[in-house]
Amino acid sequence: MTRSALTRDEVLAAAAALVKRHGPAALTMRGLAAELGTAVTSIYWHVGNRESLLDALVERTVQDMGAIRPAGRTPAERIVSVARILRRELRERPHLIAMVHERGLTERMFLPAQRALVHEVRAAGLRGARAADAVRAIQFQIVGFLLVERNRERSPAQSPAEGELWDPRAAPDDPALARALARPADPERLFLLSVRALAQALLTPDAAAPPASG
Amino acid sequence: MTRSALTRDEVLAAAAALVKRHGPAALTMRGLAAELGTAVTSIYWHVGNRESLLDALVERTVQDMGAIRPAGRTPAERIVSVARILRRELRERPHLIAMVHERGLTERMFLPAQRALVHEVRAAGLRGARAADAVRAIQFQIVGFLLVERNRERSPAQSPAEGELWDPRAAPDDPALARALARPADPERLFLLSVRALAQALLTPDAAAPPASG
DNA sequence: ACCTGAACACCGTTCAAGT
DNA sequence: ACCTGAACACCGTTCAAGT
Repeated sequence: MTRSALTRDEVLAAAAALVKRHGPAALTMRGLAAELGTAVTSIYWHVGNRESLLDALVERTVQDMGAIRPAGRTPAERIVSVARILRRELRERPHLIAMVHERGLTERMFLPAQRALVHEVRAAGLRGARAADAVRAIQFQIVGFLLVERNRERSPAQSPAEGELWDPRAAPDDPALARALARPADPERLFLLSVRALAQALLTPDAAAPPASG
Repeated sequence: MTRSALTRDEVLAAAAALVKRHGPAALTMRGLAAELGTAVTSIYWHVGNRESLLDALVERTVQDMGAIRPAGRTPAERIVSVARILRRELRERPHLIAMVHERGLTERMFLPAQRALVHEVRAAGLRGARAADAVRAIQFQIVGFLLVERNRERSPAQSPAEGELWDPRAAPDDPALARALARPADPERLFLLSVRALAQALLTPDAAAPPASG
C-alpha cells in the first residue's frame, strides 16, 4: 500500500481542498499529512513550512481568478461592474479575502482590477495624481467593503443583535428610518449603492467643490 | 511571597497590557498566568476561557473610547469629522479593530458613531430608508477603510512592492499617474478624500440620478 | 532526492485535589 | 470561594536516520 511519490502540487491541491471546505484554521500540517497519507515531515520537505504553504495557496488561487472584463456604457458603470466582478469572484472563494489580506497580498490580488480602474478613470477624464487618488479610493472602498461583509456573515450573530441594538429613540420622528436600521442590511444592494455613489463623486469634474448642503 | 487574591479585573488589566504591547496573538493563557504569578488554571476560574477573556477585553476597550462629538458647519463636514474621530480613536488602540471585527462586535463598537451619522444624515434632509442606506454606506466605508489601512501597516512589505508591481505601461501617456501609483498611498489623505466624496454623493438630492459622465 | 519517527517546545482546556 | 499541579489532546518545527 505504498503511495506514489508525493509532489508539491499534490500537497497544494490537498491544502486548497481543506481550506475550501473548512477554512484556513482547519489547515493543520498534521491534518494535511493524514489527508495525504504521508508523514508530517514530508510536507515540510515539499513546501517549507506552514507560512509558505499558505503563501503558495494564495498565489495559486489568485491566479485562478478570472480576468476583469468591465461592462457598461459609461466609465462609472464600468467601474461598478469591476466592483461587481471582484465581489463575485471573491464570494466564490470565501476564505480567500481574509487570507490574502492577512498575508499582505492585497496589492497583488488587486493588480488586474487596478489596471481596469485606471483605464476607466482616465476614460472619465481624470489625469495624474487626481486619477491615482480616485483609483485608490475605489480600490480601498471595494476591499474594505468585502472585508466587512465577509466578516459579518462569518459571525452573523452580532451581540447584541442589530435590531435590539438600535434604539428607536435616536430617530423618534422617523419610524421608517428606525425600521430600516433595525432590519439586517442587504449587502449586495449596499455595495453597489456605495461604489456607485463614490465613483460618481470622484468622477465629476467639480469634486473639489465644497459639499452640497449647509 | 504569596500574592494577594487574584481578581477578574486584575486578569483583564494584565491581558489588556499584553495585547497592547504585542497584539492578541501574544496573549496566551500560560503567558498571562506567568505575568500574574499564578497558575494557568486560576485564570480559567476568573474569566472562563480565552474566548470570553477576549470578549471582555473588547467590551472594556470599546467602553474606554471617547464620545463622538462631531464638529463642522455642514452635515457633510460633520460626517467627515465623525470619520476622523473614529480613525483617531482606533489608531490609538491598534489591535482593537481586528479584534472587534473578528468577534463580530463591529455593530456594538459603532453604535455611538451610528447615532451621530443618523443625526447628520437627517440634518442634510434625508429620511427613511434612504437615510438608513446613507448611514450604512458611510459606516461600511469607514470600518472597511480602517481594516484595510490597519492591515497595510501590519504587513508593510507588500510582495511584490507597490512600486515594482505597478507597470508603467498600463498608463503610457500619463507619467504623473504612473508615478503617483508607484508612490505609497497617504492613508489619512485618502481616507478623508474618500469619506468626503461618498458623503457628498449620498447627501446630494439627486443621488438617484445617472452618473455624470458618458 | 525524498521520506520517516522521535522529540522539542509550545498551545487551550479539564479535572480531581487541595485550602 | 479560590487556587493548584497533573494530564489530555492538540499544535508547528527540527533533526538524525533511513532508502
